Amino acid sequence: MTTSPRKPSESAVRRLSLYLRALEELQAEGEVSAPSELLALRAGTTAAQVRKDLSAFGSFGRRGLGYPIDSLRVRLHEILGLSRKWRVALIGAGRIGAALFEYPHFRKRGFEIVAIFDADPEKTGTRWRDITIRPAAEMEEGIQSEKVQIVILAVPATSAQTVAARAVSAGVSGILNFAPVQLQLPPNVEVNDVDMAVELEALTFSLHARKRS
Amino acid sequence: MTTSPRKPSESAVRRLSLYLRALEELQAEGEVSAPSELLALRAGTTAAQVRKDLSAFGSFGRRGLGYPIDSLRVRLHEILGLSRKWRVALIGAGRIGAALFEYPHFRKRGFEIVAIFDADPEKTGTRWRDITIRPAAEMEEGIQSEKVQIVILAVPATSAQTVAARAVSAGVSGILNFAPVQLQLPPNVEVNDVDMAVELEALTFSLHARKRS
DNA sequence: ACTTTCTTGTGAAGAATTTCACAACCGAAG
DNA sequence: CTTCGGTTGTGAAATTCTTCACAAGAAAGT
Repeated sequence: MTTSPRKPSESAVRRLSLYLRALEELQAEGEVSAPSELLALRAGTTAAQVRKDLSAFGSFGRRGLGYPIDSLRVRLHEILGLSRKWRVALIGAGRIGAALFEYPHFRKRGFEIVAIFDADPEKTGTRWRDITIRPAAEMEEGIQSEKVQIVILAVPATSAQTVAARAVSAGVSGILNFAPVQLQLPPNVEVNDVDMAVELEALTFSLHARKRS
Repeated sequence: MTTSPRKPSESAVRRLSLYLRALEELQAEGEVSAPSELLALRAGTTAAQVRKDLSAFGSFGRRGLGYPIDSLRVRLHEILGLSRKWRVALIGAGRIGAALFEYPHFRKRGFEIVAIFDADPEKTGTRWRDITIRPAAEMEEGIQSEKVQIVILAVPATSAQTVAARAVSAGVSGILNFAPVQLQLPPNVEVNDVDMAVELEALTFSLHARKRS
């Protein structure tokens, strides 16, 4: 009721995530409240932007004092959908998969990896922590029985489209895609692409362009 | 001379990278030319956007025919700064570092990892392919002697700022940062952040928000 | 109570980006 | 040599995003 109905932009949402991280840091440092300027510094943006972003969800700050860290943290947690548990499956137990499986921030945020699948028979049957890697053929069944909502797709580009479509048909509604392909999926599936080649090339573009100016 | 001087936006550059990938795919499939609509499909954007993006760098397409794949591919390669070799150092030989070291797309694009550093004495001295992992203390010296231009930063969040500052002082001009911290560095250093937590949270935000609409 | 200092929330201005829409152009076919 | 289906390049319009700037609120000191 107090929450405004306007849908924030993709980039605004990413900034919210950065604010949340900044608040966690500040809280760990013993701070109790923080002005927009400090949040901006920690999140790599401007104070005005912070205020605009946050005001889209309500009035959290107190004039003269800044934002109360703990309650804003809780609120952002809620807004980002982190107050519920998410059941995640990892598809692809290669190096990227391994790195993501161990990534400490995922666990900290309540993402629970409940299943791992891989097409390689050499890998299936082995265990990572307490999860056994299952063959790709069991994917649909596993996704359903484990009630998986989100899939981390860390398979080669060549199989990504097929595997993603299968995961969706099994009921997955969100995909974090590390394969360098544009997935063609029904619009009711949320896909977020992470493409390291693109990131590196954005860097080389800037470095390369410098010489001309 | 024919190239326009207007600096494209960050997101436009990322799209260029996606177009390049699409062109490589299409060429591998035996295509010779492609209309903007097809590139749009493969890059996850719209035809008008493709044309606007490309026209910012010159007139590559031919009306009625589409874009000639090979020559546009070469041109984008050049524009993105990929026609020269980049000397890259990997800092942090953990799981993320290992995944990135093996990431096939980096090699394919001419990124040469010429040095690896890690603070853990257990790891230093071991070899990945033909590169010996060197101790963090040798970082400055190694960056200079190997003429490293770009650093892939895959260290824990707690040490990222210090390590990044040291790399910069040794002469690095671009950083691909995987640590979940906002690096505070001089503005002449290009930094590109890759934050998997942010990506996942952007996903949960969307999934969570659905129920309300 | 009053003044000072600090900082939010926000309308309005400004900037940037995306979409629209269509003239100009291309090759082919008749 | 004219017409036709297809497609680019691009101003202009529309939309979205960011920055500005300032009234309003909050505490603390006098």
